[in-house]
Amino acid sequence: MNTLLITTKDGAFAASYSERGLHHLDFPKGTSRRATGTSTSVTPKIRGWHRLTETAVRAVLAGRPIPALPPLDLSAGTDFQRRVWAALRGIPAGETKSYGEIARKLGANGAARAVGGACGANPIPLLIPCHRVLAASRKLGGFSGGLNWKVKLLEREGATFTRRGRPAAGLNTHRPPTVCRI
DNA sequence: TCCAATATTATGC
DNA sequence: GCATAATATTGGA
Repeated sequence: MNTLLITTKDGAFAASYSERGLHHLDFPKGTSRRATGTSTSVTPKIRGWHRLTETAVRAVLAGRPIPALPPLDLSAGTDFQRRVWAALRGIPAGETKSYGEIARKLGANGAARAVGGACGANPIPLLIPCHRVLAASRKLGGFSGGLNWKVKLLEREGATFTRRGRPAAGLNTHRPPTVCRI
């Protein structure tokens, strides 16, 4: 398992790779501690995957669609969780769905709460856009990495959602997305 | 096998 | 709005 860092304005994300693909992606920790990866065995294959991951992460942070993904190693998840994650990848940038909608789409009607659990178990946030899943009537649910991330990402994508019972936020009223390419 | 815990949702107050 | 019951899945006792 190799762990490589992706340094952005929002912090350093840690991407871990198995032999089968991207295994998990971590939000920036408090201090940018050195990722203890076996730096000796970073094969060209993994470096290629990391290039794709880096581009994808920067795209999501900028509120843009993901151009390409590396292969994902989702062997850690159950069948149900993998199905949820596959459904999440079908949500385009700027759009949101509710936990209940995801459940119905999978044929598991009423499994909204289970879908929430699967989102919480998502090993690859951002690239598997669990932040685009809201509770019913577009209220914010929760988020593993902290709700601040969820709000920030949704605002950058221009998605509409109700924030803490306040009027809808997210429309590009105050901040037209400063297109930050690499 | 059972029990408790969820990033939920619908209903009643 | 807030409390409460109902629901599916998961992980541990």
